[in-house]
Amino acid sequence: MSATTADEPLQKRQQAKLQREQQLLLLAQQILQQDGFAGLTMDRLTALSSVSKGTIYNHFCSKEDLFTALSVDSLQRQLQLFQQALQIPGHSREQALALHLAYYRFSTTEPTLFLCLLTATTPGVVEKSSPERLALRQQLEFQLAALCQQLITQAIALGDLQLRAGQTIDALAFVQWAQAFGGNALFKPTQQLGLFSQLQAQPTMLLGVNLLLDGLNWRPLSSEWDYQASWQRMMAILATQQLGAAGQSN
Amino acid sequence: MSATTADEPLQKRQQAKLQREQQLLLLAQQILQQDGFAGLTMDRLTALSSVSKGTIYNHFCSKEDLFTALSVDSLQRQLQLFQQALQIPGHSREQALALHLAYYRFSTTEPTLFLCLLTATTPGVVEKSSPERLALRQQLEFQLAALCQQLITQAIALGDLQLRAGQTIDALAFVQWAQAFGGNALFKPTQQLGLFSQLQAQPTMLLGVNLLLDGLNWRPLSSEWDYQASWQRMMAILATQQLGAAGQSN
DNA sequence: GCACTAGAATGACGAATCGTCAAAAACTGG
DNA sequence: CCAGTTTTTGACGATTCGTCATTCTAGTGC
Repeated sequence: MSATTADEPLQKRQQAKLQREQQLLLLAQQILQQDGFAGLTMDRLTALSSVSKGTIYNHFCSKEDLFTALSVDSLQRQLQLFQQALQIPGHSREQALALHLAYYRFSTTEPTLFLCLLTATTPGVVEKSSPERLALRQQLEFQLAALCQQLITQAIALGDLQLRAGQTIDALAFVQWAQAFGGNALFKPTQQLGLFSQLQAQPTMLLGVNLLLDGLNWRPLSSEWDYQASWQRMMAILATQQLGAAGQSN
Repeated sequence: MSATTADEPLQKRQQAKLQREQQLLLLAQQILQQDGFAGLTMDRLTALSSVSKGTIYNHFCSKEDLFTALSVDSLQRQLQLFQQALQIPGHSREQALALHLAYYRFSTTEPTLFLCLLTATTPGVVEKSSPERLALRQQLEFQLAALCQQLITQAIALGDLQLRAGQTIDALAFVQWAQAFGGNALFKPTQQLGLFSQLQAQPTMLLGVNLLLDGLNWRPLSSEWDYQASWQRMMAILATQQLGAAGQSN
């Protein structure tokens, strides 16, 4: 087998396969949006797609695996938004805020994907997903975590932040991740259910971040800087930019 | 119909029905623990219970409704633990910490119930649950939120905490709820997946709370008080008390 | 005790959905 | 065009969900 010519068609195959997988995932998202999560069945997905059921099961080992694949897409989108947010100039704490803003934006502009992420965290889904895809998700989560940790490291190097006893970069990244995830995951349902019906999403998210970062003594403190202005400025910048470099032509 | 005798049998019926519902929920938990979430089917639940499928569907309108019922149980347990934690003496910020501790304890001592709560947040489950049970859950969440808000109100009255611009009691309760939920929901999976494998759960949770409450300037600050000692003291107290007043004789 | 009735329980059954696999089709290099 | 390989197909079997006509039970009047 000549190395150059033999695997070229293979790569084409692989590429075509990946592309079709993306189309299937897109279609699944559309079904979820239109008919809700209860409306997504493999038969329906088959009917609306251009391929047969067997082929779909050639991509996803189970319906749950499909959800995990959607969650991978979700994390990729999140990564895009994170990187985009880090392009915005500002001091280190503003950049941390930018990440939270990106997370919030993600959960609002792509509610379906965010809910897929939530669903894919569920044990019933994890148990029936393929190990390969779960590993893929883990890898993306690593990348996201790395971005956060990098940001924190820079802040320390710049002198905007100092680690106190019991604080590690890992722990700080985790705590902020938890805050962002929890806030965004709880907001819609609780507000919808009337639990905290008075709350406005954006100010509340901003408050959470400010409390956390003030607690860390991450300079400049919220008393020394108008982070609401920062939030609005960054939001405006992101809203202008046409969402993401890897945008489908659609 | 004489009022006294006519509804006595009715009440007995109702009570027996509620009791059986609890037994079914307990059995469902056992199945979840033993065989995982994928191992819980209505047929299996029927087989292991003493009643027939029709009767089970007389309690729960769908499998998803069963999960929502489990999440209601979950919140009831959480409420118990919260009330128990509030019995522990301490200043206002220690009591706030006690609530976080109770949440953490809940997620570790009852992992299955906690995962049911997570699962029941999922749109696929919400969509197929009965409105009545969803309303019941909302009611319990109200009670939990009320506890938090009450605690914050007291802290303000005592002068340990002052609201700054943009802060409301609702918002503070929500932010802490988000922190607790996010932290506990993410810890197991992320650690298991090796994302933050170095982190120890309890110190990390404590760190998160301290950052948040320091950011709020809730006195005494973590620099003025040894909250690790508080955490351990309260943990010891709770561990001694035999978990909850409403304990089944089992 | 016995007939009667309202309401609950039963479990066999139909329906919906999942996932598989032998056969067909498409593609490969020669 | 052919033999070999890979991919696709969709009918089919298997599993699980949810229902409903029937049976049973507990209370009531006689």
